[in-house]
Amino acid sequence: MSLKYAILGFLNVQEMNGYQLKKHFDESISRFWSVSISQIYPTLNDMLKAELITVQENCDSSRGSKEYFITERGKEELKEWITEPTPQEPFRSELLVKLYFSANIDKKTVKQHFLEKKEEAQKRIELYNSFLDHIKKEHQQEKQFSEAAIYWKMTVRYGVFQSTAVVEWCDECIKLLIEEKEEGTK
Amino acid sequence: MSLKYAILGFLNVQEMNGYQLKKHFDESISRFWSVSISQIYPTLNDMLKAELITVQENCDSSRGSKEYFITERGKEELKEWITEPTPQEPFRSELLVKLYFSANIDKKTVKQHFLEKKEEAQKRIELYNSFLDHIKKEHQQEKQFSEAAIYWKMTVRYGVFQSTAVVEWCDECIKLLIEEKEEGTK
DNA sequence: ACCGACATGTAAGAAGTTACATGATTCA
DNA sequence: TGAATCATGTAACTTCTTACATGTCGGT
Repeated sequence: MSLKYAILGFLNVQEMNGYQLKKHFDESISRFWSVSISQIYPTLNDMLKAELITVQENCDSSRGSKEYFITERGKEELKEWITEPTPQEPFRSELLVKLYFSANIDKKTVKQHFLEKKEEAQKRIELYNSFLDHIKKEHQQEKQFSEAAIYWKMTVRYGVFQSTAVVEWCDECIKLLIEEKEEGTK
Repeated sequence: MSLKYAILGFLNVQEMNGYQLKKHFDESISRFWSVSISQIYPTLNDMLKAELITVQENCDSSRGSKEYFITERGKEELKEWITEPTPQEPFRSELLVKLYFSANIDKKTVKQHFLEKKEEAQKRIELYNSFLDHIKKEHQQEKQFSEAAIYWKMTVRYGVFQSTAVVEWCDECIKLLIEEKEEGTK
């Protein structure tokens, strides 16, 4: 359950309420770990019981919001989690399942799917690259972020490598489809 | 719910029982779509209700096994599913979450994680390549498989591209870590 | 006065895993 | 005779999503 640890990761930097946590997720790690807001509140209460965090009613705000703080125990668990190696994660792809069973499908349709996936991947690469520019500009002077920024950059670079691989794979598959078609007409 | 369609995909080639379906999953698409055996039986019963498949008690076997057959309706739904474009699939990575929060972690530990991930990916590439050899040898003469084999190959090639990207990404990250360390000692 | 953002939750359902339960057949 | 494989299921639990429910605050 990464959600618990991701929350600890955010609270380790700055105390905040559930709603703010959701916004932090959306603005940073949602590319590889998304949450729905309704998932956050029960998890925070579980974490309170486990004494990984503490809570203070926010007196400033009359909206009844709460501030969650990480405890020493929370900090320990977070560090332990990050330090231990990540086991091989299960990979699922509906696209590959479809492809595996595509023998009787019109090749034009299959080719179209590859073209769409390729375009999606190219757009993602552009997005990631503009995001990398943003990180560079935003944080090259600010020392408070410089330690973290290198890791943020790595997560974005993962996306670039990954999407570049998808583009190359699509190109190869399209080529294979055309060759196959020509074999058939010989 | 891809499971339903994957089952249709297998039954479209050959009727079989639930246990055999599980084996087919394990021997082919489990790299990108795994199932647990206990998940198969309820799904088959749901599919029976939806009239996507029919069942015959297998009289040959005294073990009370069943044979499931795809119906015309099942064939239609399968084809429709494969033909429609796959929406962008949610991507989750615990590894990237850890990395995002690694600012206070010993750099040697982080580097070690990259080395391990790189090695895993390299082993996967070898495995995929030997699997590609196997497909080539096994099916280059057999006409019954030649139509499908190109798509099987594509799914394996996806793994090669993906894992190659991971290797390159790990190399870059290790390099970044070393540069960062040198910055610190200047 | 109303809308969008802020803020916290519950409930139901989907999809998947692990554990439990049962029993037949095959082979060493 | 005992273990591995074949064969089918149920139950509990985890994780996550969507829908529902409630109410505040700030700006137009």
